[in-house]
Amino acid sequence: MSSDVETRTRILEAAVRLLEAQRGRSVRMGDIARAAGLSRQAVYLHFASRAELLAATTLYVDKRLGLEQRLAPSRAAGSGTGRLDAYIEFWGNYLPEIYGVARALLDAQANDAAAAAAWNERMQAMRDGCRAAIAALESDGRLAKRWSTEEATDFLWTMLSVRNWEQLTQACGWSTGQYIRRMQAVARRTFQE
Amino acid sequence: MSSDVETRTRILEAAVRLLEAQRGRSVRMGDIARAAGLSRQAVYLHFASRAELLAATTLYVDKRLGLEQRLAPSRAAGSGTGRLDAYIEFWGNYLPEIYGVARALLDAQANDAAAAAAWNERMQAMRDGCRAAIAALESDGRLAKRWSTEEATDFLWTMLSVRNWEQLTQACGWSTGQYIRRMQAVARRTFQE
DNA sequence: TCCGTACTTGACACAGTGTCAATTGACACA
DNA sequence: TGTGTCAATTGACACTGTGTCAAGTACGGA
Repeated sequence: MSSDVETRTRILEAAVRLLEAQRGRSVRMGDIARAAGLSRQAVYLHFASRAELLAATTLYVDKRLGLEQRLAPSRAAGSGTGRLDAYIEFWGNYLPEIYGVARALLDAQANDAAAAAAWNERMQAMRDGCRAAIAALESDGRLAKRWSTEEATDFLWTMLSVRNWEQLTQACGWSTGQYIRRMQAVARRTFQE
Repeated sequence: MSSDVETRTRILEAAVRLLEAQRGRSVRMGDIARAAGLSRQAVYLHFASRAELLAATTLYVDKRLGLEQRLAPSRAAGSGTGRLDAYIEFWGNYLPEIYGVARALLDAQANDAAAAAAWNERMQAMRDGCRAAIAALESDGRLAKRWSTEEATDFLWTMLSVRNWEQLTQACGWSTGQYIRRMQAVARRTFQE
């Protein structure tokens, strides 16, 4: 019975390994099965579909990397500005570690409605983090008047999207540090007054 | 012999019509063929692959919508700030008109390397527009010192991506006018000194 | 009348996902 | 010793959509 859980974990480990190695591209169900030392059909005994496996993999990665602890500094920040900075720093450091898995789920969206739904759910959670940072700035009275909370959240959320991170770090060659510092600078200049 | 060209155009028209109607989603080669009053195989007589058809469709749309004329105001702007504003205004008004086609090419990227290449080419052209606006700002001596031309181009280009436009207008509900005004405001505040 | 061109029809290969049925091997319980 | 159950295996198959191939048709021009 616990072998049930162990096998599931084995599949998730294999999925993470392959997805990170291939940056999320062209990893098939059969590849993951083979890497986990199972038949392809056995994977379907644990996950109903590729979308479900990918979604479970993102959750597994979040747990393994300690998402909650990593969010602590941002949540604990004393000021709105500090919270915004800490959130961007967290995000800029976190993204490279989940990129392969995120990329796979992102690619699956085009064909697979379930994958799109799973991705949206994750991004809504990330949006909540953005909103919290903006709300902290506002309660300090430092959110620039031109922005409402929702609109500022919209913009910050969009600016911090995985696609944008990908474009800046992969296509434009920004380092993690450059990404973080520049995003922090733009966010401060954009939202803060 | 000119029927050759006419048929090609007929296919492109059908592709545009379907892609705009369905916002780029689930439009197959057979659908386009049927809409053009042809067999699926006839389409392959004019376009070697789906990626090639989609790429040709984007060029066709650019021509039909008068891309060059639309870019004129930005190119003619007297100041760097004016050029930046005009470019963002052009882009914000242009995107809704090409969204369906762009979306299809975007989705095709996941599976199709040729589609990815075609998309990248289009985006590099758009990047040149961003660079020109930044360069104009710089030659006015008004590009904020923290930014180099390339890095400012990177960021403006990313900020104006189709995905970002999609997220802000579709997911967040921003109107075209809101998109343009806010992007202009952020761009000015971010790059200008 | 013959030729070339544009197009049609229908069949097929190929990937990858997801489904189904029959079977095996291990372990537990009685 | 037999029975039930559970995880997993093997192999076959349906489905979708792209792209290929071959044979045939319809039409217009020299």
